[in-house]
Amino acid sequence: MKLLRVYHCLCDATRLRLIHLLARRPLCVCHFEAVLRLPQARISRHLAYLRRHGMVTTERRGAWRVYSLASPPPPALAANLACLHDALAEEPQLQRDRAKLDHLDPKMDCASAAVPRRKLLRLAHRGGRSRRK
Amino acid sequence: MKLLRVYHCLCDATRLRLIHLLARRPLCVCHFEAVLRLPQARISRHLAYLRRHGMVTTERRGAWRVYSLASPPPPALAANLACLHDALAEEPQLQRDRAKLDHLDPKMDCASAAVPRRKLLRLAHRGGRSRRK
DNA sequence: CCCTCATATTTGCCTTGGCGAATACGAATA
DNA sequence: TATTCGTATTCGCCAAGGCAAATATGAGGG
Repeated sequence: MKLLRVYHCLCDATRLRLIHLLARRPLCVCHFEAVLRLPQARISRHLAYLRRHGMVTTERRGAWRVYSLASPPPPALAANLACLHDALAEEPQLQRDRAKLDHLDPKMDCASAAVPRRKLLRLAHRGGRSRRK
Repeated sequence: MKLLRVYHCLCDATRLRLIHLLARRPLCVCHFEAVLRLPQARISRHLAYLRRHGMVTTERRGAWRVYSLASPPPPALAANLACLHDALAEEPQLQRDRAKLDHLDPKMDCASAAVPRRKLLRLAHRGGRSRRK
């Protein structure tokens, strides 16, 4: 049952947050790091999981790797995302993620033609508040 | 995140089938056995899991134990069931389960006031075809 | 070429949860 | 009360998958 794959992908907090963000626009790992404030290895691992299970695709853009929801998205995933719009919208954690994403420095748009330079990327990390103790 | 619990409950084939059937009406273990043709221990174990996670409730009725979707159902579950109606309807496995449930001997309705007797219950097992090799 | 940056993967460890087989238990019957 | 039926739980085993820490890789800049 393909549904099961989708549920497996959705049933981890990190992956749910990743997918939720990807539903807005394609992103690269540094975006996720900036928004989720999680260790890079963890983000990569879960993105790999999602890729293995056909939920997302990836594309090189210079040194960066841009992730997008698979197209066409697995129907079961599309259904979930569309239908769960309300439920997702209500999760405080996801709300915060969304807000943070929207306030990322606009220069830091690795989906655009202009591949950002290292120094621009730093903006993202200075943009948030300093590391939590 | 409460969503995660729901996804954990949905991401196993047996549990998905159980929930899918419960969405139609309350049922007891012997119903599930008749419809799903799975070992009783497995069914009980997964129902216990669903109970632990607040998706279903149970009530004694004589020797039987009738399971229902929790009321009120966890909002995230309700949203999933409502929204996934189409996706669920398309799963062949679930379609078959549904058909089988609808063709169970009507005397075998342990949600009704008349608690069925053992001999009536046997009907259910004769109703299906014989065990697969 | 060497270095650095962004990202991926490997390693070792631990928890969750899947399974069947066997067993326990409570209610109803005999 | 002894048995049977419906159901629940326990046991031992095993695979998936979570994590952090360390390391590998591949692209660009100097």
